[in-house]
Amino acid sequence: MNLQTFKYLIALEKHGSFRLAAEECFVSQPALSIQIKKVEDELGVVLLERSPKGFFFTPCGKEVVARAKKVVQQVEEIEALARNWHNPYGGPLSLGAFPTLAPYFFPHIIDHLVDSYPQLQINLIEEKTGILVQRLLAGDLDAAFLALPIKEDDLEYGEIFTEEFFIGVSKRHAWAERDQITPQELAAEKLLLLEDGHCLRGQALDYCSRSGIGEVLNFRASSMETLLQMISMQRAISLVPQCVAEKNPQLHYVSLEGGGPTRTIGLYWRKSSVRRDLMLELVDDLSREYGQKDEFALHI
Amino acid sequence: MNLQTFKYLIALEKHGSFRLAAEECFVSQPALSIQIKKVEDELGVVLLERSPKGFFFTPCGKEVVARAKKVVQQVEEIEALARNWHNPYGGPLSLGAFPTLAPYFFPHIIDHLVDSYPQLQINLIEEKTGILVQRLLAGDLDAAFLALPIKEDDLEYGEIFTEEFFIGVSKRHAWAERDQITPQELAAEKLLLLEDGHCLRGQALDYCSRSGIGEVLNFRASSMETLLQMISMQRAISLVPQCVAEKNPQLHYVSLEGGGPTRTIGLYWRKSSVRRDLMLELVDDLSREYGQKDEFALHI
DNA sequence: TGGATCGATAAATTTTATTTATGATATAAG
DNA sequence: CTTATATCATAAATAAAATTTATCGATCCA
Repeated sequence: MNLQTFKYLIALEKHGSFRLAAEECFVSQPALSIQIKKVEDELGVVLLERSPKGFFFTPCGKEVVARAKKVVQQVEEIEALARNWHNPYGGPLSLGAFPTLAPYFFPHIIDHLVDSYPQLQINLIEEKTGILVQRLLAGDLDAAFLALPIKEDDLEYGEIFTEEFFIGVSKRHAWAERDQITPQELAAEKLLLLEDGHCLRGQALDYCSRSGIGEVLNFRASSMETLLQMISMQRAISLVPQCVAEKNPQLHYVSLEGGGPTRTIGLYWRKSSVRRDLMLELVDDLSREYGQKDEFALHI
Repeated sequence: MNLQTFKYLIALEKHGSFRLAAEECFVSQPALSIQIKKVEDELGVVLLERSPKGFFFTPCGKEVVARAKKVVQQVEEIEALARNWHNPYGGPLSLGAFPTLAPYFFPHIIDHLVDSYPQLQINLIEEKTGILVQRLLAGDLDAAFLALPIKEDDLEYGEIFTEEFFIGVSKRHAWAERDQITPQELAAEKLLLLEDGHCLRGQALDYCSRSGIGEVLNFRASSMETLLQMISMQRAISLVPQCVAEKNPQLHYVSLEGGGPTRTIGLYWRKSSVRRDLMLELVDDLSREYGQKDEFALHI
């Protein structure tokens, strides 16, 4: 069974002539004759009734041609599909980001993305870092915005931006009039952190342990929103990343003298990704747009 | 594009392994690898994302496989279809007969046919001889019961039976008590014949001209039923074939001394017909059942 | 009846697919 | 840490298939 033979059969029905059909298929007449005979042998059925004066299709032949047409059409659809996908700047693109970044960063980049790559169908996925890495490695995601560092040999990444953490407090808090506090002042407080699994928690804990700051032990926020609510109600203070702070002006943010902790966001993708070139370009674009440096750092 | 490659792709998706997929397809692993790569080149699309640790399908690859499955399935349906048709004693069989035979002969043979060839889907067509020959030559009919002779080089036939014509008269007719009349007696009468296009008309005319019998000139019956009605109403007498007579006992039939005219019915088919063998068998069967001779006459 | 056209056939050729053998890389067991 | 054994990719050799060229026999039309 052979798609080319199907095309021969279809052309034969169309023209009612071996010679013309062969012409349409850009082959010699014997090539077509032989292949038709071959498919008849293979199917064990006579598709054409031949006589010295001409030929016509048997009922079985007619049915086979009708079905062959459908098959050829579907194959052509596959080819068309592939042509669409051929454009690396087209087709579906699944992008992930972790929960303390996604709602604050995605809104910025989608405008940029749809402007720059209008043929992309962008799919944004918000998951905790662990899940994102998993899905990335499984080929389920094309790329993900993750906080450095991620140790996966199969992934490579480009840095997009680095942002500072501020101390978020209620506007009625004692520090509401302050621009800056010292690490020593902060060390006297206890911070509310996110629950396990959030990468931000890890980053905050790192800073805390280095600075001797404690965590509120009997409660952990399940989301950034919860955490901000708690701060707002003066039930807590916490470390808040800059992009989150920018979106929540109802709170007051105090910076740490000598610079607070930071997080660096990178775009990660599989080294083997089909989208690799697009990703490199994307890192270039986004780091220029959102990064602090003129030069962007690739880790490939 | 190649159906075999589609099968490779499908097996690859099924097993997630080149080696196992190749095994299922009964080919070597490189054969499969190469063909997959080839189809990727051809489509201009990467279907698998390969890495040293393994591979998975790209979104495009998944879509292609899904469609390839449908295509392969449809091709398998074509193969199954052909297998069904492979049986020469199965599938649709279109049989024709002319109007002065069909209603009187078809009822007899359909029982015989469905018993002997239960897998056939029999289609009976009643048309005047000219149309039947036309449709036969066009491949639109598989075979037709026609009165000899038919002069068509592309057709061959077997004789089924020969029947006599009787003179049909009303039971109130002067001849109603007679079994036999002489041609001389008949020559004094005028016969009602069928309209042009009926082969029976030609046969009757042949006999009439040879026997000096005249035709009713101002009226011709449009069908056998009309003719029988006219006889019944004592408005006419006519030549009636035996099989018609048997079905219409309300009339009286007089035979001609020395034997009346006859018609021989043959089964005709194209020399090139796919059903040729079946037709030969059918002639054998039917001529034994309905013919007068032990030997049946083939004209092939 | 001769010339043109049609499809079938045969042999030669080209193209394509496949196998065998081998290499590079990663994983698992000792 | 090393060896053994997977994995898939690659290369060259081989086998298989489709195609072309050339030709034939038959029909058709003038």
